[in-house]
Amino acid sequence: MVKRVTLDDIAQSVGVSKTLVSLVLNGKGQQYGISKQTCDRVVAAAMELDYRPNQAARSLRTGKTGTIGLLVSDISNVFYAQLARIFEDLATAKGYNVFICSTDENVVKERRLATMLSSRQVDGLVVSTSERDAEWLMAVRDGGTPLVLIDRHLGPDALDAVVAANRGGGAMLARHLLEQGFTRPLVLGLSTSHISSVAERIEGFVEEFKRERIACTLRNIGFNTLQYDVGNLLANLQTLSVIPDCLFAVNNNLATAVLSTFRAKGIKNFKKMGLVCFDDLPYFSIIKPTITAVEQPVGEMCNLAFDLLQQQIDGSRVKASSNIFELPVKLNIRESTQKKSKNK
Amino acid sequence: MVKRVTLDDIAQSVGVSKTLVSLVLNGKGQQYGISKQTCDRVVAAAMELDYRPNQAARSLRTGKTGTIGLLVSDISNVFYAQLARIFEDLATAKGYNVFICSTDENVVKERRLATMLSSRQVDGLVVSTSERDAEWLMAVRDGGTPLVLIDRHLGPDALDAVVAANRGGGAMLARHLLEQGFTRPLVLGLSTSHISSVAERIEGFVEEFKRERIACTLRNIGFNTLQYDVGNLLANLQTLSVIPDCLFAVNNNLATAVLSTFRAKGIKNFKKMGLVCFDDLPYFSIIKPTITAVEQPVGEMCNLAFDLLQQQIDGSRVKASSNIFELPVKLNIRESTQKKSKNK
DNA sequence: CTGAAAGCGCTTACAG
DNA sequence: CTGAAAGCGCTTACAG
Repeated sequence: MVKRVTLDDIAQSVGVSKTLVSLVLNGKGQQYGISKQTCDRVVAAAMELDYRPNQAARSLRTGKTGTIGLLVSDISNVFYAQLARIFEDLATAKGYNVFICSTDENVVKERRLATMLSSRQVDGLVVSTSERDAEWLMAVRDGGTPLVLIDRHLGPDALDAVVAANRGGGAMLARHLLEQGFTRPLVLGLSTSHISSVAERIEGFVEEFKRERIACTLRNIGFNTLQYDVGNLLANLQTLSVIPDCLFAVNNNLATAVLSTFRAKGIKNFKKMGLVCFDDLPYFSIIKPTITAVEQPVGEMCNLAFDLLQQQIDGSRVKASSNIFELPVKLNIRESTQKKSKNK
Repeated sequence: MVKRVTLDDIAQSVGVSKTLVSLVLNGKGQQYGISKQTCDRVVAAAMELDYRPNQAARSLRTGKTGTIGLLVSDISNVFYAQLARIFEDLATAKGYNVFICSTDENVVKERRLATMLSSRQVDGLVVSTSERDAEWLMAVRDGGTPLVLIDRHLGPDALDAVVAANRGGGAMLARHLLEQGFTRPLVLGLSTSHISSVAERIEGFVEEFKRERIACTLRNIGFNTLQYDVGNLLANLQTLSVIPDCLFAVNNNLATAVLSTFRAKGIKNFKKMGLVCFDDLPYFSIIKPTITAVEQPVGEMCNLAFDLLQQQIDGSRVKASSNIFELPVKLNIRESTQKKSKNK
């Protein structure tokens, strides 16, 4: 193992104290009135020796690590991969590096990861939580780790949270289906139904149909048996008391499971079935028919979440009346909701 | 800001030295013959006070941080998102947390990120590099940061590298196209043509056609203007000296750009065009026609890369004759390569 | 303008 | 069985 270059090495090579070197390298040369010449020699030596400060030492001293933890349910899910990328760019631009962790919607995993990261002294945590209430995470925050929720909230008086207009988006999809003449919706929800985003998407959707005195059929799909459950459900539609004429997939994975089931069973039987999805994917505008979907404002969500975190970190965050920030979504109307025939 | 619990706090609360507390908490109680009773009291106090060791301090002392850096070109690219997820699971299981960073195939960014991470004293680096040669990265490794390449190598005598059988996969696709009667291939490559994976996929493909005395047309697509370039190219196929009857997309983004161009221009004109892709995506088996693709052994690649890194970390890595490890790929034959009609 | 010294919270010989 | 002490590499009052 090679010995790394330290402040002392530079100090010796230049013939000054390491105090001076530290000051200069941290850009405080001016402020402390260190002569331009000395500064230059120090900087030159640092370059020469390829000095890179030991972050662990610096962190120990300053209490800051320049790291952020991002907890999502699954980094390989397209939505979170996109979110992670945007967040990474924001963070890197400010000199942070980010730990990205997947929780699989599992509170135990989530807590273990949060604990690990807070033990690593991350300067902040952004989490798409699977918790049912805010208690545990509030303790983390109150223990000194700035924390903001993303994509899901835990109530208006708890933690700062940045979410999409889930209820509104659900309603948009419902209204659009109604306008197209669909009257027998089947909602594909998730077994993790306590998660605010999932719950609100469904509520918004169901309420809108209710106004027209139409009741939605709801089926919750297992998070880990998604493809299997969806396949089963779609194969047995005739057993439902109301045979649906359209489907609402509550997230992108569900829509993909639906489409791949359609594919496997021969798409013809489903020609007339409307389909909408909460989450937009690149391939939704490639496939035939193209899929009507709600697009989330991922960029804006990341921006705001990062802002809030920054504010918590530097202590400038002022309490607002509500700390849930809801950002508008966009409805992308495509072919999957064009009614082919007026079937009673 | 809340004061965090330290070893000293525990020591005082139990009435022993912090040496003892440290020993016990690190599971060396037995080894140092500390009485069971004392151990229990220490552990109880640690629980009670919710003690979490300050990693920065520990790292400073031990030189280990328990962190790994993963550099890929873009975490929002499905292939890397998947790779990152698998790698994360392996790392987390061993108590590591991983920094995931995107380089955008940009060497400058890549070097900046690698420098940041090595300054954070990561225990190791796994990188899907955009470098043209191994020099710079070898310096990093020789500077004390264990490092293994993934997905791309930099020559057989340089750095440990785990890659897919890119040349072999390219050849498989070519052979399959030939068997299906395609004779005028257009290869969609990338402007980053120095990258080993891209180069080898194309070489393997081209060589196979060459055996049949067929020359491939090759066009390199800009990494940042992908959709635009592909659109342009496909709109002007008639200007090529040989009008192609099949396309080879060298990675998944290219294939998606092709499909979305087909879609935009009305897929009918392209009905007879064969299409193959290096990289498989979930939607390839949903879309119509389904897409023939080569599937990479992501799981195995991650496993091996992690293993090699671990070996470098604990110093047990022995030099092999070559340090490029090539893992077999799988050809998934689907509808996009079924010739509809024998056109001359 | 510059340096000696303390201290961040750990781990680990060393001494008893 | 247990504790005092050194030291990892920084930053930052403090003193001159």
